[in-house]
Amino acid sequence: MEFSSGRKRVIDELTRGRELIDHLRIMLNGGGGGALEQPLAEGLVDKILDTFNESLSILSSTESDEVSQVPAMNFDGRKSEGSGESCKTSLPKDRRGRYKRRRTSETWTKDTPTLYEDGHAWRKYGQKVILNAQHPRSYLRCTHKYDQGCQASKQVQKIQDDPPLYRTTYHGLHTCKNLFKPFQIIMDSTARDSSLILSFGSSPEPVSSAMEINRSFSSADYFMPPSDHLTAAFSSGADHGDVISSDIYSCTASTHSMETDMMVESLFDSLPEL
DNA sequence: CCGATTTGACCGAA
DNA sequence: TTCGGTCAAATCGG
Repeated sequence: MEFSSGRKRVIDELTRGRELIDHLRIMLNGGGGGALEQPLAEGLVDKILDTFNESLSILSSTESDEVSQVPAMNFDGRKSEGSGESCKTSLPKDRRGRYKRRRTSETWTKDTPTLYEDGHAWRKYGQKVILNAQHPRSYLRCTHKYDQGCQASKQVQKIQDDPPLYRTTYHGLHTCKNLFKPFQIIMDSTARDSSLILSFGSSPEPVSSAMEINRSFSSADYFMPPSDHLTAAFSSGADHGDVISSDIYSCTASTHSMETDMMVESLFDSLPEL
């Protein structure tokens, strides 16, 4: 994101927050409010929190490539159960202003022939039919969104049938500490010499979600300067740099995740002698 | 009981 | 208005 546009957005958000606070003050000072205005006030508080969260998010993504340490405040579905009085009509609750569209955060995608096990615990929160697509898209967020404020989420969609192909789109980085399944390095004795299998989790079919790696890659291939595009290529071929496209795993270095870190660490730990 | 999933309604950007 | 992302009540299941 351009710095100037990020700055403008922060100013806009903060300005809006200030106006909302003014509203709230008038509402609270004006007296007479009482139960009637309570839900309205709560809506305002939510909106104010949202503007500040957005600002912090913009600032942290503008000033540094590192993930924001600012945990987004939960807008968990707290309901304003007033005392007694509640309309029991099936009228839906007013959710306006309860959530914002996805923040502009970095995303990266991965296509795999099977559902991709990335070692994290996910919780599905929605599924949508997508126009001109034959398969629905699933929406998942990190299980630890609320207990650890982890903002990571992903979408999964089957994008091809015959050789099945699933596309996983990640948003945000894991700030949680819980890795659901450990990575495994498997020596594959049947493979061409000098290749290893890096497998995720202990799923019944580890190989299908595995990436093959070749020890001929040097560490320089993995440790790129921040904000450069990082392409970690894992070739199963014998030739140096003979990369098979389906074996390429890539993401932007600035968003490179714990998965990537662990992948790289595990990789070099497991290579006997380079 | 409690956390995960399903599913239709709701929200907001385009 | 349409469409895709999110919410949350109902439901599932260990």
